[in-house]
Amino acid sequence: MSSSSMEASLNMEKPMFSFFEVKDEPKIKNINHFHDDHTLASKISPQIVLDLSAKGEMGQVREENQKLKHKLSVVLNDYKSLQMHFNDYFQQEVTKSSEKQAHGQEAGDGNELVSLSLGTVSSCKHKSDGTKKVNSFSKSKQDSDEDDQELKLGLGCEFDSTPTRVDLNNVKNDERTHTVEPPVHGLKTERSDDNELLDQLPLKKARVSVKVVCDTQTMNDGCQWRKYGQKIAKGNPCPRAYYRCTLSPSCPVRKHVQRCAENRSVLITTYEGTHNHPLSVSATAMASTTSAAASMLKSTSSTSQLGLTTTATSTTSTTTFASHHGTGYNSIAPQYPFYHLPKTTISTNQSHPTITLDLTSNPHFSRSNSSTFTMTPRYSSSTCLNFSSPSSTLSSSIESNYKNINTIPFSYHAKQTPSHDIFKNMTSSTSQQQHSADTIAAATKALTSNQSFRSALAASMASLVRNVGGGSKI
DNA sequence: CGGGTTTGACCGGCGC
DNA sequence: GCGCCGGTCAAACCCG
Repeated sequence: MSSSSMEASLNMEKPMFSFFEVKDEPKIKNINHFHDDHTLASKISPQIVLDLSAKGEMGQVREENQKLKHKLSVVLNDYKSLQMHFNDYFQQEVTKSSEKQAHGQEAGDGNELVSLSLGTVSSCKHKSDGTKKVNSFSKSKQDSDEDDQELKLGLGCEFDSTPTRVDLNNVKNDERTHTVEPPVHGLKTERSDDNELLDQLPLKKARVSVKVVCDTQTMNDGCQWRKYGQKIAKGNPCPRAYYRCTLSPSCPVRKHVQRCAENRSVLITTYEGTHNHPLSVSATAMASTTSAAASMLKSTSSTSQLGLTTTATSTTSTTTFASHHGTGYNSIAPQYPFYHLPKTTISTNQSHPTITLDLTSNPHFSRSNSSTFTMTPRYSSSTCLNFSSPSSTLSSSIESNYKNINTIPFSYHAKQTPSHDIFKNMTSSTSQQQHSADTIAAATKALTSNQSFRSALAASMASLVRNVGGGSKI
C-alpha cells in the first residue's frame, strides 16, 4: 500500500473515529513519539524522520481502527439480535392484539383506541382489517408503552396497503409512499360483515357535520377555503355555501356551510374528504375533532340508523392508524387518552354516512375513568376561539414548524395535565363578538404558557423526529 | 391583474 | 322516462 493510498484510507477512517469519540490519546502519543524521533532528526535526514513518524502514527491508527471495527461488528451483531427479538415481540403482540380486537369488536368493548381520520370510505375498511390496526398500534407503541385507553390523534388519511405483518423497516416507507387516496371501489372485499352500513354505502364518503353557534359566515377551522357554489337547499331558506380546500390544489376536502333553519345562529359545517397536505395546528384541531367523529361513525356504523343519537363515549374499538394523507407527516402519532365527543348524531341521509357533532348545547363533557380531557369545547359565537381564523398569523407562523409535526399537539396526556383547564379558560370568554385575533392571541398565550403543554409538544416533536427524521428504523 | 365570489347552467343520482 | 334535488362548473363580476 502506498503512502498516498494509506492517507486516503486514513481520511476515510477519520470520521469513524470521531463518531466513536476516540480520544486524542493516540495522537498525543504519536506526537510524543514524533518528538522522540525528532531528536534523532538532527542526525538523520528530516524527511526520513517524518516518514518514520508518519508510518508509526499510521500503524497505531490502523491498530485502533481494527479494534474499532471489531467493536463495531460486535455492536452490529447485538443490534441485529435485538432487532430480531424486537420483531418477534411485536409479532406476538400483533397476534394478541388481533385476537383482542376481534373479540373486542364483537363484544362492543375493547381497547379504547380511536383512529382519528376525517372519515373516508377508503379508510373505513380498516375497521375490519385487524392486522393493519395492530400494525398501527404496535408502531405507535414504540413511543409509549401504554396500550389501552389511548387515542391516536391524526389527520385522517388512512391507507389500506400497509403491510399485513409487522415489518418495522417497511412501515415508514409505506406511509411515505401512500400519497394518493386509494380508490373507493372494491373496498367491500376486504371489509368484514360488521360494518353493514358502510358496506351498503361503499361509494359514499363519510361526512362529518359540526353544528356550532356562530355569528360569522363560516366557522374558522384553520383551513383555507374557496367558495365554489351556493345553493338553496330544500327545506331551508338559508343558502348552502360550498367550499373546497385551497391549501393544496389537489386537496379533495370540501365542506358546505349552512345555517340551521330552526335557529339561524347555528352554523352547520359539513366536511367531506381528507386533506392530503400538512395542516396548521388550528386546522389540525378541527380535523381531529371531525376525525374522531368519523372514527366513531365507523365504529358505530354497525348499529347506526337514521336518527340514531348517541353520546360519544368510548364506543370505538377501532385501532386503525391514522396517518396524514400522503405526506407522512403524521406517520407516527403518539397515543393519547380517549376523550369524549359532544352530543353526536349519526345518520345516513343522502346515502352519505354522516356524523353530526352538536356543539351548540352544553355538551356535559364527562371524563372517563382513565383520564382525558374534553377536546371539543363548546363553541360560542366567537367561534374562532378554538380553530383560528384563516387569516390569523398564528396559523401561518406555526405552519412552517408544523410541517414537521402534523401530530396534533392539541391533545396530550391529560393525566399529566388538566389541559381542559386551558380550554375552560379559553372558552370562558363571554364576549360574543370578540375579535378572533384577540382570541387566538389569548389561546396562544394560554398554550405557550402552559409548561405541560410545552412538554407534551416537545415530546410529540421528539417522537416525530425519532420516527420521521433521521431514517432510524427502530 | 390575480384571486376570490356570485350565480345561472349543467350534470348525475334517485324516487316515482 | 321524467322531474326533483344536491352538487359542481364556469363565466361574469368584484375587490384589493
